[in-house]
Amino acid sequence: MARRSDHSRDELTRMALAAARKIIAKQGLRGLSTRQIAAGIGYSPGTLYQLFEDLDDLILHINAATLDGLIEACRDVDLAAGPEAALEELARRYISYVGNNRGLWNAVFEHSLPEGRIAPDWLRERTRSLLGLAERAIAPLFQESEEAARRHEAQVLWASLYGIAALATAGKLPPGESPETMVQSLVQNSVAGLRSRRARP
Amino acid sequence: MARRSDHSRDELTRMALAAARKIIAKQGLRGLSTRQIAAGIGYSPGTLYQLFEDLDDLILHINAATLDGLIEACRDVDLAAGPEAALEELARRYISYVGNNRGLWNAVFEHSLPEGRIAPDWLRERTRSLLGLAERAIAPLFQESEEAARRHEAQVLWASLYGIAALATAGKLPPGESPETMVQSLVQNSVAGLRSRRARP
DNA sequence: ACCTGAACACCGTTCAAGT
DNA sequence: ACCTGAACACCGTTCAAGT
Repeated sequence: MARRSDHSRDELTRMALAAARKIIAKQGLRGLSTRQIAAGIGYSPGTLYQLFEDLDDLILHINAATLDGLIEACRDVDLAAGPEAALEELARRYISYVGNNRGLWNAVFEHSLPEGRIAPDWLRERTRSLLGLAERAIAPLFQESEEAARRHEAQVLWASLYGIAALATAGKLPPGESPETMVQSLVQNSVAGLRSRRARP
Repeated sequence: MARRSDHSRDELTRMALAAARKIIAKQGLRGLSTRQIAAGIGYSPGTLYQLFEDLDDLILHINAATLDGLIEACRDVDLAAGPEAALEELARRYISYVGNNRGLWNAVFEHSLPEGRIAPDWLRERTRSLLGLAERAIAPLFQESEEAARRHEAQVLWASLYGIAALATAGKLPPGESPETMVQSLVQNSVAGLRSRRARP
């Protein structure tokens, strides 16, 4: 049939992502399908394939935007306020953002590419950027020269935060346990631990 | 058609789970389908529905068995060896088990039930049992009366371990970062942190 | 150039019909 | 009682055909 061009390619892309986000937020990744997205924007499924490689590629774009939102929410944290204060504020915003975007966050860790396919650079870049925040927050605990250790400890902290957030949004935490108090414990234990371990090497 | 009963109900169940495990191990949860499982055991898809409620129920059983394997792998850890030693050994086995069962472990955290449905008690029981191991390992750091705090800190530790393992099996860790060294840092920081924070309340 | 609709090869789940 | 095969309502993806 037809060239409608009621919408530009960019408009179409934004519409498709918005429609997909709505579905994921309401029914999770398992409720998402190209046919539903297409119906949501009033186009045929085929049209999506000239905007995205395939459904995985579309989901990757959604996840990138979700991570961008988190980065945005953490952008103006005072990283120089000292390790405890900076990390606690980062963790607070992390948990708050994730709590306000449960469905979308679930998609971030539930989605996985098929066998041989690896995540594109523009997605890995986002997680590297987030890792950088944690790294700068704990920087005062390290010498200038200890870049590897600083990176490593930031990665541990970030993976731990990720675990707490993932269990929380997936509803896998026992009742009575809140992610807010958990990340607070994590940060306090970690910073106290780093201080005491690094005081006497 | 027919009552074949070449196999008892229990045999059939075991066969179906084994076939499903094989598919998950090779192609992940996204490669799993009732039709493939059925083909794998030489029965029709319909037969699976008299063994399991549906595909979700079958996956839940797979995940329970995966957790059982982890519990088994951790069973003979000397929990009285002191917090650092006990936790490090637990974490080592956790990472080792998960590393040897990547696909199956991925399924544990990638799978999620639809909207209103919650995980059955017999699955939650498994995670409670694992949590109990961590709780006993850190028990020496707490008074008898501080059950809530002990539980809470064990939960934080366990969620952190989960985060590290999840990122590792999903291939989302930067190259050069190994889960083994990460959990070691986690345990050392956490125990040192708990000691120093609880020394002066 | 853009979009569609049909087609292909798959899904999960149900259930009448057969033994 | 147990199992099948067909049916139903869905999938993701491709691509000839139309404007």
